[in-house]
Amino acid sequence: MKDVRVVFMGTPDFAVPVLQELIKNTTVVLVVTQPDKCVGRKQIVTKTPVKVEAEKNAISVFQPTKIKEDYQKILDVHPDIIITCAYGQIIPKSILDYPKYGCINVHASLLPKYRGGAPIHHCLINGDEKTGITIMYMDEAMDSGDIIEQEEYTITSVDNVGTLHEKLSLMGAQLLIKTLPSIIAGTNKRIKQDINKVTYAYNIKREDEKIDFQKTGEQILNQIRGLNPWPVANFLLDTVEIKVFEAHFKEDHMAKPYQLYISKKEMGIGCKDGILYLESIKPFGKNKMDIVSYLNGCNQEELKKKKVS
RNA sequence: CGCGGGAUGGAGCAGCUUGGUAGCUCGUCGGGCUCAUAACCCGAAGGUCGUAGGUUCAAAUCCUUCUCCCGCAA
Repeated sequence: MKDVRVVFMGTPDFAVPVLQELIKNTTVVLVVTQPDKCVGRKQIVTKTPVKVEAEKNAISVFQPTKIKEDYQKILDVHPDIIITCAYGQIIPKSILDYPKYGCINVHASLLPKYRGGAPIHHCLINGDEKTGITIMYMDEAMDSGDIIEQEEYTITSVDNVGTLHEKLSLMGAQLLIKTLPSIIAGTNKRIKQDINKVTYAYNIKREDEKIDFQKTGEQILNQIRGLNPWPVANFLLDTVEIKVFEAHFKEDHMAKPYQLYISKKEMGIGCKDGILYLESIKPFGKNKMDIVSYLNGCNQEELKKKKVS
């Protein structure tokens, strides 16, 4: 496949393994990624992970602000195929129509479930048993093109956003390389998405991070898992935001939602069907710590007076 | 100069307003109690209070500099 001219479009860490595999197996002539942004407290201009990887391999990088209007440079390198993975902008039809082998996307869900930007978070929040990778043709709407190949992944009890992100990222890269020869040969499958089964995984919003202790323990644990290690579920203790990385649950039908249960070594909060015991938290302005450390630094009597919201 | 929080024995914190012997909850080590213990009791080690200056008889504490960590907003 070394004679195939590839344009790769992607932005975050998730897309990096895909780019690496393409570099190994094909000829990547151009990498398209989002513009460098000012990031962090000091507003330092930061390159996207994909750009860093491209520069490491001396591949030219193109960073249009609006690809809808600024795409001639992509056509100029005459790509045979365009591969995208978490690029972050809708790609115009003029590009989609250009390459002879088409435009292929790597998506981190089993489409048509979870079209959109945060499929990994949503499958965990919803407590799904499995997710996976879809290799697909692109069309003009988001994640709506025909499916070429899928691979399932069974979610384990230790998975969170971090582990799943890593595993699916590698799986996506492998599956793409495995599928690519059939796409070039024109022998690949092409399955339309079942419109009745389409669901969407919108990007996580600030309000999605807030824990609702009226929910069941299972729902809350899924939420914590589905937001760990980023952007992390949280609640307010009086006026201080506490982020929750890990917790466990004990069923208890006498428990009252939002009630604090404090002991020397445990801190629990009531929810619909039991008590959620915090294990690993990060209070505002502090570092991440285990719950015993947190309790060591607290005055127990004062802590018991505080309100959860 | 986007807004804000923080740096004190190995961990988490208090003390700073109103300068004057380094404190709390744990952990560690030693001893005791106990059939036994992660429980309880007794004892010990461990900190130039982030850096560099300044004020003062005296600075964790007041003033200034710098560094690093963290959350928000982008």
